[in-house]
Parts: sequence; C-alpha cells; structure tokens
Amino acid sequence: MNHKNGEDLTKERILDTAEILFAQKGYQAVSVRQITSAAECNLAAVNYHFGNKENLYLEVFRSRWVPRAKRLQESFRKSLASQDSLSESAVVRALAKAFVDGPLSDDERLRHTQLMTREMTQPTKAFKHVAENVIQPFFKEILEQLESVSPDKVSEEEMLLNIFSIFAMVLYFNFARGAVSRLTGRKYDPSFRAQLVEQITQFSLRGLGAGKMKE
Amino acid sequence: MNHKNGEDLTKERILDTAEILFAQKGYQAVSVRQITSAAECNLAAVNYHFGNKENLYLEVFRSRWVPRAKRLQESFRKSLASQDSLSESAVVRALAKAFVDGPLSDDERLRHTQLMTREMTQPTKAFKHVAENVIQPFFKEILEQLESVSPDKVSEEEMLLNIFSIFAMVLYFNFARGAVSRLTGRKYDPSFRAQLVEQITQFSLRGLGAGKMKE
DNA sequence: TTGACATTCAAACGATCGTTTGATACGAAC
DNA sequence: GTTCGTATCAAACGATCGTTTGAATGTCAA
Repeated sequence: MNHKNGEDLTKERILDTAEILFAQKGYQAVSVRQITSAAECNLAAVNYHFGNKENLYLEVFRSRWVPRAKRLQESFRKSLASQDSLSESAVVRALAKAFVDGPLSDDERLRHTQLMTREMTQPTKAFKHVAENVIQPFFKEILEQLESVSPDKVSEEEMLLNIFSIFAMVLYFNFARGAVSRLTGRKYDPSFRAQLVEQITQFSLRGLGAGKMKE
Repeated sequence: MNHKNGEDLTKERILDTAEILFAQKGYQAVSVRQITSAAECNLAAVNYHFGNKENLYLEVFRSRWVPRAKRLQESFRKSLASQDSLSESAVVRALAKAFVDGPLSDDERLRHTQLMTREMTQPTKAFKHVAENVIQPFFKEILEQLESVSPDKVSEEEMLLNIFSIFAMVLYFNFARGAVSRLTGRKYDPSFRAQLVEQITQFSLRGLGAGKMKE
C-alpha cells in the first residue's frame, strides 16, 4: 500500500501527533486512544507500527526530537560562522538566539523544550540516548568554543557551570512561558522574544566576565 | 478517635506520602492505590479525607508546598536582615542560598522545586493559587529590594527579567540534578551545593551589573 | 487469477484506574 | 447501656487503560 509512495503516512502522522501530546501533557497523561484518535487512525496502529506505547515515545525522540536538536545546533553553528570574529559575545548571542528566537516555529520550540525539561526532571529510557548523542557533545562544543575566545582563564568545571547557567535561562524562558507572561504582562510575540534574546545574551555575557566589573 | 490527640494521623500521612510521590512522578503517574499503600492505610481513606484525588493534590499544595515556600521566604528575609548593609550582593546571595543550600533538607528542596517546575510547565488548578499567594508577592518583594539597592537605573520590566534569570538558575540546578551530576561528575553534597550557591551568586551579580563591564 | 505480504479495522482481552458502598470498630456524650 | 459521629476496612462499581486478535482490505509479483 505504501510501497509506492515510500512514506508510511500513518506512522508519520502518529509520530507527529504523539510528540505534540507527549510534550503537552507528559507520557503517562496521554493515552494511546488519544493519540490514534487525534492522528485519525485505528487504535491498533500504534502497536502495529511501534510495538507498544513506550517504544512510540522513544521513537518520538529518535525520529523527531534528536533531528530537531541537531537542526538547532546546526543553526547555532551557521549563525556563528557568519560572524567575522569569534567573540565571546557572538557565541552567547548565537546560543540564545538559536533556542529562543531561532529556526524553529514557536510551537516547535515549545514542544522541544518541554520534552527536554520533562526528561531532565524525570528521565526515562530516552534520556541516556539524548544525553549521550545530543546534549553532552553540544555542551562540549560550546565549552571549547567559549574557552577559545574567553579572555579569562577559568577551569573547565567553572566554565561548565557557566554554560549550565546560560542554559538554565534558555530553558526557563521557554518552559515557564505561562509564569513569565503572567508576571510581565507580555505575550511571546517576536518583539518580546527579541527582548528575551537580548536579556539572556547581556545577562550571560556579564555573568561570564569574571572579575571584569568596574566596581 | 482522633478527637483526643487532635491530629488526624492518617490524613497527615497521606499528605506526606502523596507529596513525595507527586513530586517524583507527577500527578497522572501516581495512583491512589500507590499513595494509600505507601501511607499504609485503606484505599478509601483518600476519598474519605479529601473527596477525590485531585483535591488531595490541591491540598498537598495548600498544606505542604505553600507553608514550605513561606518558610523559604522567611529564611531569605532572616538571612538578609542579619547583614548590616543591604547590598545587591547580599540580596542575591541570600536568594541563592535559600533555594540551593537553605533551611530545607535535600529531599525537601528537591520535592519543592520539582512540584513548582511541574506547575510551571503544565499548570493545574494549583498554579493560580500558588502564583497569586506565593510567587507573585515574593517576586515583588525581591524586585523592590533589588531596586532599592541597585546602583543603576533600570526599568521595572528589565529588573523583572533579571529576577527571572536568577530564578532560572535556582530552579535549574535543582530540577536538572541528574544532568548536572552526569556532566560535571559531581554529587550534590554540601561541598558542591556551596559551590553552586557561589556560582549562582557571582554569575547573577555580574549579570545584574548592567553596563558595568570594562570592555 | 492467484498467492504473499503489508496495512487497517472493529472487537475484545485482562489489568488497573478513581470512586462508591455497606459493614465494622471505637471513643465520647448522655 | 444506648446513641451518635468519626474513622477504617474489604469488596465491588463502571470506566478506561495498553495490548491482542482475527478478519477485511489493498497492493504487487508471479
């Protein structure tokens, strides 16, 4: 049936739908019936294509989350390569922009950070895969980038904590949208997103500049 | 039966157990049977004492989370009052210490931030209550404290974003323990916690110092 | 046209879910 | 001792869960 057009449309539809629902409500709060109903296919399709619900969840990470993470990292690298000088400022801004105002649509970015935050707070079998293949290499890359352009000598551990701090903001301004919007009275429109990129960038740059304060 | 000793032991045991499980796995992933089994009481006790599962969850926030949050805030105020001069540095350090190395036990702190992070990523009926009675007033308080000691003139919105940034780190270094430990190779022992307080404090202080960089 | 294979479907499986029921035990008030 | 209200209990309720089944459907090669 799908030998011809090559793509298994149902399988892809299930993956797309499942990712949205898993990101919104979490693994346990989403039923297979909700997924197949939203994906407009039969209940048994999940077990036919993925074996079981847990495997579908893992496949969401393998076929959706990881590739998107690599796209994000690629966007970060491109944005960095376009700069003529590789300054600390360029690295941090590229990082903030990629994750807050980057190539992803608003929905996609929200989905991405929600899934990641969920895995960080209560890791499943997907976490090991994600940590080893995506997060760890990326952090290492940023670490080397920052160390190569940093005017100060800081230990690798200190620099890692700095990267965590930047990453904390990036995650927070995504997953805590509700609270941020509520307290600032601002919607996450392009204007506010640009402001958030600026906030993260400036705050982080000053945060990185150890012992560089005037007073 | 409990007219005498005043406290309803079963009810309290259920609340304690429920909070731990809800924090660990989330609302949907915890069954009433798991709670009553761990609390060593009858299944029907939840419905007898709280009406239903959702009400138990809300009661966990009312009777456990909110009081603990107030204790945290009180600890922050005490720690601030003990300083002779009310500097920007004192405010930030008191804040970081209260949430990362404060009066709570390690388990309690983890529980607290896990529940809050969960409510921020997918708010339930508890969020409105928590936001209005705890988070919003506390943020306002910090805002006024920081504005009164800040050497620079910054708009209220900018300062709010700065507080979010600090808060982001505080939350992150709690809920993302797994990832942080994995990548740094450090356990969350007193030594590392003290280091994290220092990291958050220093990074935030530099981050707050708008336009104060040397270069 | 036939047979093999991939996919979809309605229906049902046993397990577990949140919730309700009615019986029972027990201390306090009269 | 009787009554009353509180608390706990085993047992069951209907609903929903993830998963399985076997038949139906469509596609392509032989």
